[in-house]
Amino acid sequence: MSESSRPTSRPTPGQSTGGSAKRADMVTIADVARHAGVAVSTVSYVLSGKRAISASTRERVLASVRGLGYHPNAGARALASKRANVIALVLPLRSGMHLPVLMQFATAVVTTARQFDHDVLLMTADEGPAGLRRIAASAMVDGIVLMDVEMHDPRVPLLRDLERPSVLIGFPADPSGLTCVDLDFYRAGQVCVEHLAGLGHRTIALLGAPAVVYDRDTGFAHRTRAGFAETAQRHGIAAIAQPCEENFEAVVQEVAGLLARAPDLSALVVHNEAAVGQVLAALPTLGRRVPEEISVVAICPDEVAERASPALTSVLIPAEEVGRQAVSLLMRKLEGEPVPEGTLLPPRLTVRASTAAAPPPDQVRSRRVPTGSPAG
Amino acid sequence: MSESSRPTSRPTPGQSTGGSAKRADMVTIADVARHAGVAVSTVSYVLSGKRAISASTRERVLASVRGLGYHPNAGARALASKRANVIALVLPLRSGMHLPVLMQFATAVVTTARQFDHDVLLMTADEGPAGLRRIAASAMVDGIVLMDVEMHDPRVPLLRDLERPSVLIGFPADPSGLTCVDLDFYRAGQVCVEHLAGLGHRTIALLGAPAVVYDRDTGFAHRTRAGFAETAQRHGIAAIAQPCEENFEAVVQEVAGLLARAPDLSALVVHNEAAVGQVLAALPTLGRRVPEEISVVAICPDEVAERASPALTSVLIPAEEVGRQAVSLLMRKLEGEPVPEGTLLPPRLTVRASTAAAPPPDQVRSRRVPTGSPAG
DNA sequence: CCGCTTGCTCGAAGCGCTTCGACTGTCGCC
DNA sequence: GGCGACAGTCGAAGCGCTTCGAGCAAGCGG
Repeated sequence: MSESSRPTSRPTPGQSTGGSAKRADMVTIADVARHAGVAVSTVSYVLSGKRAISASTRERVLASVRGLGYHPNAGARALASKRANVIALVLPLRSGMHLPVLMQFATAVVTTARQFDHDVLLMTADEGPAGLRRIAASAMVDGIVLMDVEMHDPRVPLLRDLERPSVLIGFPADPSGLTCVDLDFYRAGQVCVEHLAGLGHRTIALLGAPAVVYDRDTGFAHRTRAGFAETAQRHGIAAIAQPCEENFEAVVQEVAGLLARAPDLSALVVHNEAAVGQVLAALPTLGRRVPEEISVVAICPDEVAERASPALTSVLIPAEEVGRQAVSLLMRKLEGEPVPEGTLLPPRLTVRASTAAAPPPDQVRSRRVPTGSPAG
Repeated sequence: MSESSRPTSRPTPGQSTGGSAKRADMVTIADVARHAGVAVSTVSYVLSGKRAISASTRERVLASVRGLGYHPNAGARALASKRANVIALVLPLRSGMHLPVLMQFATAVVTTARQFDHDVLLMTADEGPAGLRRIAASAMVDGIVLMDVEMHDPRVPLLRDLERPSVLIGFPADPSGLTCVDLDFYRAGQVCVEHLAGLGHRTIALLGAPAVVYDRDTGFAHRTRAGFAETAQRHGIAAIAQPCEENFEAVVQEVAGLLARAPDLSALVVHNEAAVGQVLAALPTLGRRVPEEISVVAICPDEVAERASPALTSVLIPAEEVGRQAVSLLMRKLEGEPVPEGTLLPPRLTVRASTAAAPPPDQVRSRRVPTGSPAG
């Protein structure tokens, strides 16, 4: 019984228990109208701006709104206007996407949505198609932003003929009839290779996501790999692509394996945010200094790249920009405006300390290769 | 004009543009009632279970519900029942909290809320008290879960007399009249020290959050430090507490500084998830093998501890459990049930590979202290 | 001076749901 | 046989808002 201001836990009959709303301070539009001496509809029009209201009336109404601390009841508004002013954000539960990127993205979505006077309902992917159907059918949200779409995502067909507009982050195999946004991962792979090619590297490798990510047909992983491989080929550069798990032992093993397969290897493209720090830790262990003996380019958020040592040359994952775009597109769809089906954000490569000109071939050849066991 | 199934972008007047809802398939309770041959209220009672309905009627209604794919309109329901079946989750935007923990937590909140048939509205802390007031007053949510509460959080007084129940993650300076949940960080610090004491360590240090986190009076940081310091004192152990920034250079510098100040140092408690990997990378550089020469205990999620090399002895941050608890408590408050004001989750320490018996003192003393330059 | 537009405001009809009170049988019991 | 109790169902009154049509005064051209 130590509560002071409000009885959080007094189940006394006949008086409202602390848990529920106090009816008292629920100001309604009728209260505002009465206070301002106008009709309810006038208040509504002042607030929505959908009809002309004289300046004097508007001021009076707005003063009452402020004075009474009026906030329109969301349910009533949704019911009457058929617009909830809420969008759904569907995030993947499972890993594979790096968490920080996800948070950055979610944050951008919320912030942008608020700028459009919308709120965000958070869903996890594990409710699956049924969850989407539920929130759509219940008119709880006006539109849906969906993250981490797979190539053959079971939710995609549903979205196509759902009664609410949606925007996908990532491209499914068949994006027709949908609105999709993403970083242009193909060009991201390309840009990395071109940067390295310009530095004279002739043998490079891509250290990618865990194998499972490729296996479940995740578009961005495949597209990066394609951009990497095709660009390397066009430049006549030897290129290996290698999935990689996200623990230190695996990283060391994969990197050592790459060095064994390609002794000339002078550059690494790392598209795995969780592994990137471990790659930097592993390389010195394997006798390669960064960037003198081996260059590293990462595809990751700037934050990760800057925090690493040495700071990483990187193509940033513009989570924030993607989030903003996604919401903006959704808002336009809500207004019934036409929007492009696909929006690919151009990658931007930032040069930092982890890339340098390729070492001269002879130096590479003659380098000792220290391992756990002596290499003779 | 490549769209096939639906005209997403045809602003033709007189027909609904693709963005908005197709009125057609919005099944209402009246449709269900008609289809089942009962009154609207009967359908409502079947669905809510608030009045007895004969088995035969119930079956008929439920069949119609399924057949028509009925989902109650959330706005209408909220309006009539004064319950939105939505809770707000307020997450901090800014750093200081480690992102993965945050995501884990958010995920747990959503999942648990769904089990209680509630959805989750995602807010960021940057809307501040005004945002809370808005969602509360608009009846958009029934209750609020607030993360990352600071000792003197400006939102706390507001929450106290808001008309909606709330649960805080973390304890403000004065938690009276509120409901708070958190890991018991004091005991977490304590448990770490006791583990090390049991292994015979006599000189230990706490590597904590960045200084700014302490400065803004973040409860968990202070409480961990207190638990650490007081327990060490009780055991007669020399203990240093040191804030730490989250980049490699700073980590190396802080650790080197600690070793210089306390050459006998044989164990480190790291309460900084972003730095923990860097600490492990830095120690060998500074000539200390883990755990032979120096033990490391971390306070971090199991995932981080397991992925590290060597695997870290750690007290896990039970983000999931905290999220579940928070939602459960909120639901009980929504039912008007009494709930405890404070819930402290006991820490659990998992022993892994990063802690070992303290090295004998003489060995410690005689150890060479290598630096960046080759050590012979 | 009439009738028209124009600008501003009001009243009322819902939106789809919950919930209260009332109604209809059935049953058990004096 | 009449009465209350009770289970099961229905109708209607809102919940707080938006929006439509209408009203009314003022302004204006013919």
